Amino acid sequence: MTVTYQYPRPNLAVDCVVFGLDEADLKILLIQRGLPPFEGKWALPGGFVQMDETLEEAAKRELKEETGIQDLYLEQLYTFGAIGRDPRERVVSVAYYALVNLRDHKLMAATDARDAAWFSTDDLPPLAFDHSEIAGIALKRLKGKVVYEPIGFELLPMKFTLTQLQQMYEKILDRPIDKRNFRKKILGMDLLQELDEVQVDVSHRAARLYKFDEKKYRKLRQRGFVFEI
Amino acid sequence: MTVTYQYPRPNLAVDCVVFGLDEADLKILLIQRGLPPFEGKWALPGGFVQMDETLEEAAKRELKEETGIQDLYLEQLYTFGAIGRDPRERVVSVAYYALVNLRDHKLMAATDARDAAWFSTDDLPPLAFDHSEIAGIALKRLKGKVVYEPIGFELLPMKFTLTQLQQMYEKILDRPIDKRNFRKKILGMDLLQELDEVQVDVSHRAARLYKFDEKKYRKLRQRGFVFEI
DNA sequence: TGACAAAGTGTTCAAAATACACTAACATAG
DNA sequence: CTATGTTAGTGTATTTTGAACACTTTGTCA
Repeated sequence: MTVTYQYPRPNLAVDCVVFGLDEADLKILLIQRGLPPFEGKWALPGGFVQMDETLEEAAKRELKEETGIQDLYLEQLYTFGAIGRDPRERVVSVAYYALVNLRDHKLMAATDARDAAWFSTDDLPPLAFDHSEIAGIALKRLKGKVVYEPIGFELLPMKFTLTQLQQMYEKILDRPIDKRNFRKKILGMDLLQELDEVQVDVSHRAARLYKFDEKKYRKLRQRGFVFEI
Repeated sequence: MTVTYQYPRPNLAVDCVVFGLDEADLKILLIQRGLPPFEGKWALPGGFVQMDETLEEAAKRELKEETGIQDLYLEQLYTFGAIGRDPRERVVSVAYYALVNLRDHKLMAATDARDAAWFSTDDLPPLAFDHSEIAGIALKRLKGKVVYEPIGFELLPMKFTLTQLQQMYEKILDRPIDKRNFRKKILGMDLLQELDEVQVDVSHRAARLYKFDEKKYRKLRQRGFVFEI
């Protein structure tokens, strides 16, 4: 089963930068390559685009195949087309980034990945191809975007405390935020739904739980509201 | 001269949304297609990527071939990969957008374009492929970007008056701006170099000319300065 | 020289961002 | 049962920024 074209074509791939968050750090999901080139090296999950799927579908498929992760917020990042970026042949790769809740998504390495694991964004191993560059650009984009779009909620569990939310922003933006000002601002946006629940199993005063209110968000959006941290 | 691959591949193209500005309007550069599909229809300049050029090089080459325009600020916009976007076969297109000074760049339709012309952004004809969507996204991106990055200067002649600069922002953002506040802000940024020249051939008081000071801009950038209109 | 046309120029008010520290609630250990 | 430790939760004063607003100056041209 081969195909013939009149002119040569680059091969087209997708790569995914998946962000997760735990108590300690902002993390990126990497796979260990099971095949050449760069066999054994860590890389972003990704692979070639098939003819019957969109770019985003390809990204989701590869992610599921290689790491078991599905159901996530995906956004196109940038397309990388440098000529020598793949040593085998010309490959142009459309990169996506995604945010997931680390605890809800258990990893399962599969197919052509030997292993899959989370790495702290400020302690990434050397990556295959130009994936270090891609990861760096994704991180920059995330930092830029999180301040004016409420995307960070994807990183948290459904129910979270204001402190968790604040720490999420602190970890992504890599700067301290004043607790009172943060609460004033975030509650003032009317974007969160206050729940009748508090934390359990903590050895101190339990904090109130909140959840992101999608409906309120959509209403605000329509009115041209600008979310800003 | 044909090539054979083990698996089918999408064809890879680039498209360019080139913005220009005249006294009246913000404009986009279109070409009239000289070949099927959509022969005779207006479309964004663009074409297929060759194996020995990067994506950006391909965009610049096509732009030059089809419109004569060269030496411009180009930035990647988005990659379009919907399955039926080209009726012939699967084509994935990396879109770029560019800003040029309309008066310095004379158009010359060539190769597979029948004609090239500027169209006001709020009066575009129906376009071939999904190019209307691409143009819409580019315009949105330009509006979003121009307020926090000094890219709009590319649309003006090298030497310009503060009124021209203000009108540029008003046309892009599509809202009036207060003259005194605008001047205070833009001069306060220390981004412009005041020239010892004024307008000539105007039938009223001549305005002072300024130019964008690239050096000052780079210094401010390094210090993490955020330009904002 | 008078009328026209755009250039150029400050102040006031309102809103938003920032800096800042203590009390309340709950869990746990002694 | 009480003292200690840990995080939750809360308000005000100050500074900075954004927004509204109108008249005088300079030059051209009839």
